[in-house]
Amino acid sequence: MEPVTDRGWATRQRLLTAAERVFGEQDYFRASIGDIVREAGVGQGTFYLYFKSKLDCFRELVRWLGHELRAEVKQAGARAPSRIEVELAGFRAFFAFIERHRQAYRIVKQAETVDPAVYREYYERFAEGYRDAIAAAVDRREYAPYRHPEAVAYMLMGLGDFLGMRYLLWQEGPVPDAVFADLALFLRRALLAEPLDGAAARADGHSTPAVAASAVPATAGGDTE
Amino acid sequence: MEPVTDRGWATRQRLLTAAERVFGEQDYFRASIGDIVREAGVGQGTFYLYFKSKLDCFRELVRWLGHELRAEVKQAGARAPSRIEVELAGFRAFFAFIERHRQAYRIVKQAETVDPAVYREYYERFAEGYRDAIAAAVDRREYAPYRHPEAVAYMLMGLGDFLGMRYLLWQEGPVPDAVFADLALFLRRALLAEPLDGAAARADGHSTPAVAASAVPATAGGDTE
Amino acid sequence: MEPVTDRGWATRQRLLTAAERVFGEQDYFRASIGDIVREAGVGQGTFYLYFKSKLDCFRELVRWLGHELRAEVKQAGARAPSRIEVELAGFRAFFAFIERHRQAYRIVKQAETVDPAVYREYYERFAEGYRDAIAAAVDRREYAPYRHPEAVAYMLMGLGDFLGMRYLLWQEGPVPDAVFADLALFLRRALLAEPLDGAAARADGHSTPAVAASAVPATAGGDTE
Amino acid sequence: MEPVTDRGWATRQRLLTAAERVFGEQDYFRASIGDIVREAGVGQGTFYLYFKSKLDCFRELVRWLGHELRAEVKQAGARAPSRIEVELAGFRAFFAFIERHRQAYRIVKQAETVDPAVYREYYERFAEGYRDAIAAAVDRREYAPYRHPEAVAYMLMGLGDFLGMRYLLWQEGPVPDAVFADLALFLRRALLAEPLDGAAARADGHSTPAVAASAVPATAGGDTE
DNA sequence: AATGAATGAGAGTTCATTCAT
DNA sequence: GATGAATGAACTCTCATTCAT
Repeated sequence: MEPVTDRGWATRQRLLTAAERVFGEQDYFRASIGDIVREAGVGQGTFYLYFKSKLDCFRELVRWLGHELRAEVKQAGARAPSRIEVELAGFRAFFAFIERHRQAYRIVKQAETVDPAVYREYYERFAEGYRDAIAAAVDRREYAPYRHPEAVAYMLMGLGDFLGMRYLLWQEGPVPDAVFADLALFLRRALLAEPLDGAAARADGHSTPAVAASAVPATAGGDTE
Repeated sequence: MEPVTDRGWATRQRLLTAAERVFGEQDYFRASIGDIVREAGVGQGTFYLYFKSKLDCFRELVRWLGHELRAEVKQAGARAPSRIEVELAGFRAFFAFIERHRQAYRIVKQAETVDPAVYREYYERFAEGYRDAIAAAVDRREYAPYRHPEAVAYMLMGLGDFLGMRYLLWQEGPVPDAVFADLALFLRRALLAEPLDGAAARADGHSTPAVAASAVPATAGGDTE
Repeated sequence: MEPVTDRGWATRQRLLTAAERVFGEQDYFRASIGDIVREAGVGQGTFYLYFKSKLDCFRELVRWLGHELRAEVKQAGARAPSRIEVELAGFRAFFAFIERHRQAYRIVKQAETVDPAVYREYYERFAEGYRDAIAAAVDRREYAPYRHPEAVAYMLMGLGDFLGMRYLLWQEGPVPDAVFADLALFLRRALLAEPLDGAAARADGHSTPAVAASAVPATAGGDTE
Repeated sequence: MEPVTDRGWATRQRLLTAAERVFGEQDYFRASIGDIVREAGVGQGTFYLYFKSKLDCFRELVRWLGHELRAEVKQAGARAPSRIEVELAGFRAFFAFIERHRQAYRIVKQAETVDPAVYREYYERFAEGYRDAIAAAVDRREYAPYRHPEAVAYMLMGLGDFLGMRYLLWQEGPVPDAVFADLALFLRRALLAEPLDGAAARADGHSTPAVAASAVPATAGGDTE
């Protein structure tokens, strides 16, 4: 399964990339391995040199995508001055990621049908770091006193997921400003312990200035992997 | 496709019910029409008397489930004293619905892969009413000044969806109280124009009491069924 | 099978007419009984009140068409002054028949695949009368001394058949004049005992005048049924 | 669809040959692909490695048969001293071909029902060469002054077709001599510009000798194979 | 490492026919 | 006489996977 030569690794990667395109455009069940090898430009038998089965290949793909996305989200929040800013930067990174390859979203969603276990793994992976970071923000009084930070984590993921679906998948182009503004307002209100000051409350700005006020720097990290 | 006799209608219904069970337990692609007709106790050909294809049957099923769920949610919020209470009652009804037939959730989720069009239709249907109600609440100053009520609607749906997935699908039993409490707190804070009265609004209510206040049970009955 | 009431006969006829349309447009195998009953506007079960099977219905149809065509051809040649004129009139009638319902041609041709027996019956029926009439014309010295009139009959049928196919089926509109002229010239030369006089030999006229010269009146009749 | 190895080509040929046998014995619609692969001794799926569909296979077969027949007919007429002799040699070759594999005739005829387009293509292919050769013979005054050589081509094809059907398909053994003699007489009279020499041209040669004269055997060999 | 050939189980779908009403 | 429901056998076609080269 694991290639031993460089050539082998290259072929494997060609197959994964092809699979991303194929599973993104059609779907897991309608796409055939024939489609993948054709797209990758390799022979039919070659596929089984690198993947045990169609399902195995799909799983690898989902894991790889999850890995990439988590890395980008993490890196996006790295220099944010507060937890809420980490949150918002994360959403921005998430939206950007989807916009760059909308197929990724589709593929992950298919996992829910194709193999619930990887799907669950995917979100649990996200949720863990999320949950801890939120708990920390609550303890630190940056966030309101939520008792079940995991639930909050899932709420945040769900909310981002649906916005992505609605404004990136069902519609071309980036998330509209007004939408992002409402998202920011929504999150600040819901999460921050302190009531917002006037400007932010009127939802007329983007995200950055108003919140710099919330003194405590985010503990950062811990939100992914 | 449409039956003309009573006997025909009965058979059709038998098939739909069987399809719900079958598509819920296995999934669309792994389930065969043979499974459905066996479950329904009719002949193989009979299926095609009432559905143009496997996909057609699936679509009908999703529409039917959407219809039922919307009806229950609507009815749950019917006698709530304020919009925020309608919201919460709706979530309760949604959770109750899923708990009663978790298959429904699975089926709808499959639609995202099986037939994106019905899936979208399903949520757009929900979103419409939602969006208008939110816009009205904003106008009436019950809700904070969101400029893009549709975005808020999708956020709410997403957040409910993920909670359902996490606490009803991945786990037996009803949504834990603490989770619902956090949901309620989250929504009140995010949506209501006025800061919450009582401890919840203050950063010092961090230990427990604040939540007890927010977990106000939805006023009238009808929200669980 | 045979209806007993008038209403029954009407329904049967509706079915036959529908079958002609359906088998003409699609073909025997691709057309379903469902198509026929739908076209006829009767119930599915009704079909079997009048026909033992799909094949039975098809056979009836072919026989009926053969009957109609033979009648028209016979009648067309009734008043011709000589055998060769009967021949030409017959071809004209044949072409006219096909032009009026080109489906008939298609249906008969299908019989060759669907049920070789009816197909053969159809042509043998035609050939019998033909053969005898040709033999008589040979005896009477109107025609050249062919020793195997049946072979001549099949040659004539084949030649007409292919002209019909080429100029009526593959092309809209009636048989072009030049084609018919060549057909006439061809037949006169091939069949008539006497060499043609100048005019006809230059193939510049239609059919009538030149041949009136061949004195002996056709015995007529005997060419069909 | 196109094989790439030798083994592949061999398998494909096995399938085509099997298809000829199967479609010849049963017919296109009644024969199943199962019959073909069984006859060819390969797996069910193998069929689709070389043919897009049942219809595709049938089409290939018809084209192949047309190709073979045209080659034989052409070669048969290659050394004939005059156009009329080419004609007769062609008919002989045609009859010989059918006698050797009567299935071929049946298969082509089915095409009229199965796929009118290939059927038409089949005859148009034949007709083209035919038409030009006839036009040339007319120009050179070997043939009578037909103005529409294509029509003549179709008449010749039709006439041969029906003789083949009557005397080779409906009856065992080769075309009877008397039939071929009449065909030869018929064609010479119809086509040649000059009246036949000898008794045939005169109305009094009615008994037998005339035909002996017309049934001149086609000069060189190669006309039977 | 790479490949194209081969496979057979199984899928969805159609349809002539029967039957109870 | 007429009908719509019901049926199950049969069909074409797909595809993940194996294997010899």
